[in-house]
Amino acid sequence: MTDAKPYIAQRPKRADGRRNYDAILAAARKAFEASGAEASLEDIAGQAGVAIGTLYRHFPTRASLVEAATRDGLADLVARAERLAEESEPLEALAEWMRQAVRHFSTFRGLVGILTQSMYDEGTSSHTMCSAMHSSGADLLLAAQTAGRIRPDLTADELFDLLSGAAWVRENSTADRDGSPRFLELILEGIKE
Amino acid sequence: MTDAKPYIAQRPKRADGRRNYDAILAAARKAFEASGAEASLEDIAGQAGVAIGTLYRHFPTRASLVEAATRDGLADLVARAERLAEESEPLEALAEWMRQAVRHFSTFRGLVGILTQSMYDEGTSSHTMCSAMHSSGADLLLAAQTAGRIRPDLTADELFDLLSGAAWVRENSTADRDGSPRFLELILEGIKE
DNA sequence: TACTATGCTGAGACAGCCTCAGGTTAAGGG
DNA sequence: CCCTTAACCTGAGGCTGTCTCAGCATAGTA
Repeated sequence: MTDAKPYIAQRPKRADGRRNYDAILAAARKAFEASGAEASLEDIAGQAGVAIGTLYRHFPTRASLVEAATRDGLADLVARAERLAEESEPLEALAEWMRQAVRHFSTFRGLVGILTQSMYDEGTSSHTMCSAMHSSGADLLLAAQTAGRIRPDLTADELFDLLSGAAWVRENSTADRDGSPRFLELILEGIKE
Repeated sequence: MTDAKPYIAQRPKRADGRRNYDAILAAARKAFEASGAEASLEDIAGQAGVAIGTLYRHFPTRASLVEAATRDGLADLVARAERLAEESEPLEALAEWMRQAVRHFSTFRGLVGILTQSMYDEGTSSHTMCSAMHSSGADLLLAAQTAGRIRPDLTADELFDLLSGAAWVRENSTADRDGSPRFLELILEGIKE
């Protein structure tokens, strides 16, 4: 019984493999930033100086590429949650983390959708990472609730609904609302106790 | 100077034209419901018993088809706003209208995105209808604010950000949250005075 | 040097978008 | 009833993009 890990994009073993893997990832980041998660995979391969088949070898699905390209950001988010939990007062920790999360979720157009998918879909490449982030958020939420600063009936799933909604709006706002998104502040009002 | 109306899908004049126009619209509604706004246009044409060129004759862009297929719903929303304004207390009128709006915006996957687009983009087929709806919402909002029930610093644009965020979450929720979406109720808490 | 697992290539099958040259027909006037 | 014509319809074909796979190349190892 081979442990059937679905399509985890893992760093390849041979030197040329690693080189290409990294080049593809770099090209992908640039392309996603410019054109959103729907950027042409053939373009990305070309930009990385690699044939299309090579791209598919390392990243069998578009989602696996997107996830690999944003994995670091997710990891950051988890680390930041721990730091905030230690350094800040519970409500402010949660609020600040939510701001960071929304910013990351809306790094480029289409990210939230894929993230939301792999949040609920086990067996996607970044489901593990997503779960970790889910826990981080849940911890911060619980702390703030225990401190009596957030309404106790709010669940972690609902929190992530709010975050992804906010991220989607940020992604799709034509206006140049780079600053602190009003959306999130309104939501915070709604969930405070 | 021809009044350059961009691509308004208007009911055609000849009998066969009207027949096909209606058949395409019906097929499109069914397809969108089943597969979201990304449904194959060739399939829709086939389902309507019409060649692909005919579909493009009546609906030069995908957005124009989506918009035509959902125009009635939008009109309903405008009508409902007037009714609610007369029959209900300002806050309840706004809240109920928001629930209806979110429901309509998430009729099928991908609708909010297109609607948001044509809200800000003049010259899209349904921009006029969208503006009307925007006004409806703004009126209800103003009434609720005047009655001192909604925070006075909330703008209509922000209201629509909230609505589209809620709709997106509803679209993309794997869970079967058909009932009153919690999201919206939380938002309402946040914007009440 | 020889072996082999790992990796690379790019042609090609397929699907969906969109256009346009050429053929068809509804509708109105004589 | 026929003519005329604007409105309409058709579907082949060019294009872009996805994804696969048979055959070739090579890094790493003994």
